[in-house]
Amino acid sequence: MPELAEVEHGRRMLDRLARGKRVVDAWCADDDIVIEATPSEVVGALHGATITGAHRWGKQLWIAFDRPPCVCLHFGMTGGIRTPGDDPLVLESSGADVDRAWPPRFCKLHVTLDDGTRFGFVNSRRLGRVRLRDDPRNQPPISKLGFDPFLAMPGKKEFAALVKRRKIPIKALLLDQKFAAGVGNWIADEVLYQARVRPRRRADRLRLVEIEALRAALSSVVGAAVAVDARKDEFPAEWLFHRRWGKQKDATTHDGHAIRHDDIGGRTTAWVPTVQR
DNA sequence: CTCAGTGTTCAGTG
DNA sequence: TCACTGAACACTGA
Repeated sequence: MPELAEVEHGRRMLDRLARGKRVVDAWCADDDIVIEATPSEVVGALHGATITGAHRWGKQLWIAFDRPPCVCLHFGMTGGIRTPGDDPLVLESSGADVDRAWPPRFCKLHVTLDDGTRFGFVNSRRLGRVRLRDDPRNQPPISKLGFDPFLAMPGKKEFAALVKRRKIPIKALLLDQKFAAGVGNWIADEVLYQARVRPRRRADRLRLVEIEALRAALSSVVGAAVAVDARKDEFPAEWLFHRRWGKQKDATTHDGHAIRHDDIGGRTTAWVPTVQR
């Protein structure tokens, strides 16, 4: 469930449990989810290194040590950081039984720290990635990303300029990681709904008030989701988020407006024609 | 059995 | 360069 807020939650967990500690044991799956490096190189980067912090830009998360390289993680469509006995928030299993086995299913990376703390990176559908980078911020893929709406929201003028120069549907622009890093399908739909903007509107044809509404909604949606550590049941009850799934014919918003599902920019878009103009 | 999916990337077309 | 499409990746849950 990895969009910006879920990845930020993973970052905070990692930073809290690992900063200042030394890696005494590391294991990496022999799996091509690890690209541009071998599992033994990943283990080598981890073993014996002291973690100085966990960082994030968009959906990219990386662990920095007292020596290079950093271990960079991307969750793909599924996955996240797990600890033994945790409540798997950022997790694939949605069955009745919470899976507390350790190491967890689909564990791709497992680390033990010098105080006995353990954590794992899980990724069931294997669309995630593990990479090694000496300077993650200034190397691809992170260097190619746009602004992070939680860490570095542009000012009104700059935001408007970024929107005005693109001719694609605003929904597609919100999903473009070179525009706003960390926005995924549900954040994009929620922002458009709250800003009352129709998802197919061309970015360059939006009025200034609409662009400013989008900027405000992007900021507040991301901020609110991060503030509750991406726990969906704590998102405000009036959010479209709670009602967008399943493509139920006759699905409605909290106040009774019909929700429609269209394919825009190759992704399913949930939107509300009577609200979004 | 089929298919959509909270993501990314690349090839190909215009 | 830009815009857009489709495919590929891999696997779960509905």
